[in-house]
Amino acid sequence: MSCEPEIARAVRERGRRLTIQRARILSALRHASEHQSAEQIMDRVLDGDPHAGISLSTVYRTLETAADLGLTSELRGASGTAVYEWAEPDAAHHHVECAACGRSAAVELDSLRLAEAEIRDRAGFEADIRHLAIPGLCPDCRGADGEA
Amino acid sequence: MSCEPEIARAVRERGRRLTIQRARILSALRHASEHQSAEQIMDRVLDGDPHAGISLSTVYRTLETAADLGLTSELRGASGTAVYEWAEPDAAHHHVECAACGRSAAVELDSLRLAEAEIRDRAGFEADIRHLAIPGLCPDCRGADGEA
DNA sequence: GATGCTGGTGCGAAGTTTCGCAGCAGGGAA
DNA sequence: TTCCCTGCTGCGAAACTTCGCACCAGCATC
Repeated sequence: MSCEPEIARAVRERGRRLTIQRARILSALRHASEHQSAEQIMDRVLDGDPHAGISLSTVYRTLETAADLGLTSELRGASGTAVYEWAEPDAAHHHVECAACGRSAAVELDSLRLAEAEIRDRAGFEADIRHLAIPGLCPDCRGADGEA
Repeated sequence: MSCEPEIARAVRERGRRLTIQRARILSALRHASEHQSAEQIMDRVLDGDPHAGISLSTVYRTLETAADLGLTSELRGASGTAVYEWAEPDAAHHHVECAACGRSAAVELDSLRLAEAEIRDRAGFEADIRHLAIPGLCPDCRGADGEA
């Protein structure tokens, strides 16, 4: 592996350096089927190459950089634990996360696009709701809660 | 002090015990003019009574309990640091927080009420957006960013 | 291919929040 | 008023994330 020309280009185009660590971390996240925590990403990298010297700090920093470049999204839920996913530019969506069981779902929400405009009007802030995991109760946990 | 009958009633009404620590923590938060971090709340309690034995764990647990009871709100911003505020039932509002300078603003957002309904329809989740600090850029930081 | 600038990395420590466990104390029952 | 049950607390440790610093390596230039 090592390459993923698309990743290499995206990183270099913005004047950032392509290091072996960045290539591995971004590649691991890109091929993950769902969002990953920093630790899961490190495990994936080590899975591919047990001798890859990668530190957790680097994973966090790389993901932050990649989010700046628009390659990935960081999601922070009510639990405070961050998860990351590869950003498909054409698949913009929002995330809902169950406060009880932790399960999450991706939803496309028109009202949140309105909300961003409303926030701009009323507070002057340029909000970005996509990077937010909205807390809630999933149907299962809601049922269990209601019965109790 | 020690009392705050309203707090005492609210806690006991729900079958929870009113301890001296709870009374002090909730009273401190109630009289704060803006939202407070766990540590700030502990400082306030110690300010009122330097001999009050209060641990940070207790502050966190009390605030979580109080949020369950609807007495307080927990707000978690993109920074991951939680802040707490006394919940005025008639002043429901949302929070926007600047990712650059940390400044936050309270806004009343109709579209987020719609969003809660939309989430219920599309994902079956019972969402609660009020406990979320929405990340964004405040007018000042947006200007500074744009000029750079 | 060699060189140099500077951005990136690893390590360790610090800050914030949560968790487990043993003992304490609120408040209902006797 | 006393007793008892169990919810609550304090302490210490762990989990997650960020930060500072010294060293390394990407890549532009020669």
